[in-house]
Amino acid sequence: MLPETLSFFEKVYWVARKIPYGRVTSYGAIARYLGAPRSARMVGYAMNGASGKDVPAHRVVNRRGLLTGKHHFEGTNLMQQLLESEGHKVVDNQLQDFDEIFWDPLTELPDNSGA
DNA sequence: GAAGTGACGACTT
DNA sequence: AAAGTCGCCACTT
Repeated sequence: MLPETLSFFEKVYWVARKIPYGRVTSYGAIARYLGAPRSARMVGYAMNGASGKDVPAHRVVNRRGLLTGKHHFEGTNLMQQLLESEGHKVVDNQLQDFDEIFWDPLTELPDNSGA
């Protein structure tokens, strides 16, 4: 369950850390899961501080599978390399078969809400 | 202290 | 359908 005591940033990290290997999600999906469907920007901004943390920021892309954040990684294509090393294909900064590897916390993350 | 900016996304025209 | 506008809110200048 998501600890509501965490700050928004920490919640973002909390969800991002749960992205399974070989899957990806979007900023908006995380924002929606956090109950802030209009705060996709904040999610991206939060990832800014994810560097050095235990957060697979490379598995978070925009809703079309575009590696909008690659610019914020070291080097020029570190993000792409990380994704490719997880078995993904990236063409023109865009993930191929995005809908197949997309991981939506809303539907794939158990909520354990008392059931 | 106010204004501008931003790893986005949904709404409006 | 495509392009423009707004929201979200922390951070920077």
